[in-house]
Amino acid sequence: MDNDGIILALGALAQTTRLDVFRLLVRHEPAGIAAGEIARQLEIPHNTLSAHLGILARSGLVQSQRKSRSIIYRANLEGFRAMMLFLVSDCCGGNPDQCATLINELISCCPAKPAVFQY
Amino acid sequence: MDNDGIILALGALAQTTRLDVFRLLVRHEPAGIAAGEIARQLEIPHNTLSAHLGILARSGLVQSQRKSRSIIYRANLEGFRAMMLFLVSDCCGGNPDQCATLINELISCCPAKPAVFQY
DNA sequence: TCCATATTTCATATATAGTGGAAATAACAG
DNA sequence: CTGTTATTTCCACTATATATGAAATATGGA
Repeated sequence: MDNDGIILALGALAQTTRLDVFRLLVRHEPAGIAAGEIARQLEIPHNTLSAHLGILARSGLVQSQRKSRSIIYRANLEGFRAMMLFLVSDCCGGNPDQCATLINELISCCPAKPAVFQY
Repeated sequence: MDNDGIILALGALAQTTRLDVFRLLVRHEPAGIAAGEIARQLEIPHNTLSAHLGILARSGLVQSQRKSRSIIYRANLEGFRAMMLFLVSDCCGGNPDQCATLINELISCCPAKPAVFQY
């Protein structure tokens, strides 16, 4: 992910409605949800939601696919991970110790164990 | 970190100048840099930078302390980690496997090893 | 084809963000 | 107190973001 990409991704999530939409999409992985169903659940007008979904899609954090009359939106978790990696590498670049602290905290908070625990 | 906090933090970093400032501050941990020195290095007018530093400070991602005539700015890495934890917990909430994938990628990218490797 | 459903695009209004000149504030030295 | 340096605040301007009614587009069924 390049510099413009990270700005787009951060900006996409830096808005309450869009952050809510993204969280909803993450919870509905991998099935996804139709745009209209998102609008219903979050009580947002269709056209307003459409604009927000466009911003999320352009940022690479969500993907869409038409299915009959509906358009199914899904979180792009690979894009999300790319954003996180970019942010952490910024942090690590100057502060390797801080990076270790962060990863330890993430391991503590995460319900699933990373591969390193499986040895 | 609450919901408003994460929006503030994401919004603070979702702007090229501020992201540059934050990266510069991370690289200068733990000494910090004076506001004027940041302006000089990034070639930003003082008043413009001041506005951006205010936004970063209000978001909790940077801290400042006056030292004689200068004001020294420092990255608040604890705030940064809080933001990252919030984002990852959103991801993990719906997808424990994705969380494990992300942490493994972070471990690979990070120059320093987390505590789990020290056993 | 005609209609209903699902979503987006267009047009427009309002709000918030970004920028930088000029003035104000803070610290300190003479 | 005066002058110098460092930073912020004030103000005005421009640009971008957000929101939504109305119209347009796309799909599929009768």
